[in-house]
Amino acid sequence: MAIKKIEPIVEVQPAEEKKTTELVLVTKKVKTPQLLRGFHDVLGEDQIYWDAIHRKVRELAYAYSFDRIELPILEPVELFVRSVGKQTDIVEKEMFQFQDQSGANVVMRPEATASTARAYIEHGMVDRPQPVKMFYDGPMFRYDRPQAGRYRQFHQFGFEAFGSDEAIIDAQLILIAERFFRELGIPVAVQVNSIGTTETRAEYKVELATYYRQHRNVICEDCKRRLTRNPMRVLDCKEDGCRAVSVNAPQIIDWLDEPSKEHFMRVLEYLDEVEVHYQLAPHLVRGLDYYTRTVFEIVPEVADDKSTADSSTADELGKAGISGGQSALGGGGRYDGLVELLGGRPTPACGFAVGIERTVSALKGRQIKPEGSKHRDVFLAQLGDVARRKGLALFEAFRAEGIPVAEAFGKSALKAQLELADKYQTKYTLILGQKEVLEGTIIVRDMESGVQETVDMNKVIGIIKKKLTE
RNA sequence: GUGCCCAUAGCACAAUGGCAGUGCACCGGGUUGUGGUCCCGGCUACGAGAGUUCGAUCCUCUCUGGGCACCCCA
Repeated sequence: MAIKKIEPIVEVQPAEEKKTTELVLVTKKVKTPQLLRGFHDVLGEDQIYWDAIHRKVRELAYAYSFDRIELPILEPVELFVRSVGKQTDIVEKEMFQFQDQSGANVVMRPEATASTARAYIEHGMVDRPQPVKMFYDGPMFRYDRPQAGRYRQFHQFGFEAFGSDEAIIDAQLILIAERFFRELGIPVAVQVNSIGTTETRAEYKVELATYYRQHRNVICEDCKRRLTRNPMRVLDCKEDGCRAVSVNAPQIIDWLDEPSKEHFMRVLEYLDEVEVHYQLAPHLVRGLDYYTRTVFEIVPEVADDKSTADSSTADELGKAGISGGQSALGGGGRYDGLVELLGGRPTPACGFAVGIERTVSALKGRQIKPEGSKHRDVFLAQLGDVARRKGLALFEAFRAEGIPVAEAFGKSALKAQLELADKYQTKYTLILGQKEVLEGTIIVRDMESGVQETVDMNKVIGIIKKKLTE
């Protein structure tokens, strides 16, 4: 932590304590600059979760042949206005937007699909074997009101495939997303829907709004507002009145054009083939303008023991589960019009993104603790200046041999070093003291049995190597 | 952006209109060089500012931050 107080220079004498009270008041407070709203640090103890996620991402990318693409955080405003959509919340009010020194209008990316499409066009990837498959991973920025699982800077990774309109691409992407969570140990449900083309969707919305207006007196206040802005949200409402009305509401499926309908059926068939369980979600509509046809969302599978309604630790558990709004762990879909929208040759594409913070939260909520990196097999303890110097070199020698060794060169008491060795759950602690240095030996302590042996310093690496492979 | 709830040490909690405690963590000690248990000691806090009051951590207001709902999304 930063220094909060500066001690007064003059020490207070006990005898004249009262007289010098004012001196104490002189004490200055330095304000520590704090985290910006909605921003957060990810500390060491959380890295095991992040590492596990990144490992899985790379593993899947390799398995399914997606190449990593590193994209800039700053992009021209136009990119998102044209792709995500001018009317969307993201563009309307959530972008970190400013002018740079040259006066250019730039934004900190709120998502990365548009950037991927931009890169696809800009680097002439049309001339590569299609589909071009890429994945990204990094921070995104949205000026939103923070909540659990919702930050202004958050992290996403995403998989995108350009250049194929085959339904099997959609299915495989859904499969990858689902596998990601399942293999991390998070039970998830896949919700899929097809929203057809922009035109058919618009027609459907009108039809839906008309339907609900006929039942205006039954639906809740919130939903009345939703009617004008986003009628598809009403389908999602939990109020009894609204639910009753929604039962007979028109279904988007019936409004799809033939090719879209056929495409959707095929996606589902492929999913059946690989036994990815999905739920049809007629109300599912993704917020970004560029989506067409297939859309899907990954949500945590709700554990159905209602008894576990403990409000005290509901923090983590609640985040992982029930609440509707922020519960989506990831989502995606097809965006056949995006590349053309950005000025490229018409190119069908499909992809998804996953929220890393939400995934971490789901892991914690499920009490899943990935393998920690804190464990070391060997600890090197040193006593005294000479031993410390020798120890430094010995540590390097071990590292050169590829044997991870923990140390505490910053400490001098042996007791404190052994305590640390214990925290590292080491199998062996090497103790190097004054005496050992003079003799050219070192003590090897078996941490479990407490048995110690003194060995030749020059042979210790070989001895430890042998012990570890036993 | 709207409404509501919250704010005590690194973390988790407690109490109080006038002494702010506990647990974990951290640092040190229990004889000079031996851990996982135990014992002792130490460190660290009332988010910021203004007001009411003889006096405020506690009451009021503003700000900042967190959380929930709406909105929307990851």
